[in-house]
Amino acid sequence: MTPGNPPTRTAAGAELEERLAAPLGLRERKKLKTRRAIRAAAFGLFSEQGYEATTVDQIAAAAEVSPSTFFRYFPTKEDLVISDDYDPLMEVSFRSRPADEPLIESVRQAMTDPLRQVLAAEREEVLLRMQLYRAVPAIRARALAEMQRTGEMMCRLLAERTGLPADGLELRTLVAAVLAVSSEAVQYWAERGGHDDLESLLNTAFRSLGSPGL
Amino acid sequence: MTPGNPPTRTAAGAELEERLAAPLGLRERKKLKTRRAIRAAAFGLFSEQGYEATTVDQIAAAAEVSPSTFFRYFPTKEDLVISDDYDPLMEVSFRSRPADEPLIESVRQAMTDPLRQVLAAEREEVLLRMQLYRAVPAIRARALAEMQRTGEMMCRLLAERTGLPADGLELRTLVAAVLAVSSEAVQYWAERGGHDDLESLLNTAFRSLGSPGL
DNA sequence: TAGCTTTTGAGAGTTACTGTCAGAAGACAG
DNA sequence: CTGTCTTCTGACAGTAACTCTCAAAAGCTA
Repeated sequence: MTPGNPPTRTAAGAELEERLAAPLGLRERKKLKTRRAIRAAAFGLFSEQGYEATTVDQIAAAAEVSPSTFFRYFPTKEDLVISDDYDPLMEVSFRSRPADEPLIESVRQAMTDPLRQVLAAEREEVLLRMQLYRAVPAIRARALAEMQRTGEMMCRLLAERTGLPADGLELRTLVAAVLAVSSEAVQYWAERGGHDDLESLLNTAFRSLGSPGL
Repeated sequence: MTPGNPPTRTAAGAELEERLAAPLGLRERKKLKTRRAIRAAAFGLFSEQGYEATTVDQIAAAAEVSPSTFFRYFPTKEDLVISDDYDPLMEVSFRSRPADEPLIESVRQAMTDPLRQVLAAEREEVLLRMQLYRAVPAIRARALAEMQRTGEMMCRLLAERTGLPADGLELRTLVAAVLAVSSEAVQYWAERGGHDDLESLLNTAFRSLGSPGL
């Protein structure tokens, strides 16, 4: 069994948890510590030498673990950067929405809501991650693939609520569009150093979707 | 200099050309032949054993070239599958649109137009490719990244026409959404074996974007 | 403390990909 | 059609991201 379980837990999830869950066995605490050490070492090296120029061996050495241990904590080098913790948050957020709200609004809120939370807690880290996202093709590709998974989950949720098929064209279209638009807004925000108000950027983004002026 | 040049030419482009350009030096014809041989061998092995289970060495052996030669023709294994020939076609198509047409309509046509052409000419190959796209994460990731590049190009074109900044949130949003929606429709089409009418699927897709019923 | 489970490091192997180099093969001039 | 010049090719050696196996170390439980 890999570390990081149970049931399914990824990087940022573990770290959030770490702050709350004090009474944990020594083993668990050590794992958390190791995970953090690897992460920290990696990001340090990345910002010094760049992502591609940094080898896993170097990261392992800097974190004072063996290369094998690295792969026990992160299945791939990319996984260091990618975090996929929004999904459960989004699900909760979506389910808390009134059932008679316009679907597109629910989706939008379900996506932006957790974003706000995460951003409030880990602004700097998110910015750094987005920077890597922009600079490193492998990471961009990987993140896009993750986004697709998120989309599938959202489709399932919408299907539950509407009765429409989750793999039908209508829902998929809707979700794909909302996802694309939000992601574009977040990227834009990150590109400009996170100085703008993300909230209003999101508004602008969604508005220009419907805007017939264009 | 890599094969496949000049100026910039990718897989499907070379193959289309091959049918037309008869008077080509022996060298060029040989290159084309080699390229096709590698492709064919690869797709054959892929459908027998799957993508990941097929090594580059196997492909090279089956195509009767050395592994080094493989990489001279295709920079990565993924490049065998990905084709990026739509971009120039889309650019032409977009420029041929009347300048006073609603922007979103121009974009939409610029994207669906070349699609029709390619589909008419190479339906089976497109289907096969989409199948790999769905099944192989690495390919999906790669294709998504390519799509992003396409988006950047579209933004530049739109910027030219509207005077808006190409990296502004408005254009990026618009393009991202249209791209996401079309891609979703094409995937849907491919998933169902290409039996549906792609044209009307695209209509449905774009309609459910604006549909307030959802 | 003794015994069980989990975590760890060492090491060997696979695969995608890069770079170099010498020789083979098409192009081209005289 | 011969010699030269350019391009293409295969052999080879290397790197880096993974994967697997196994025995030792460390935490847990009684």
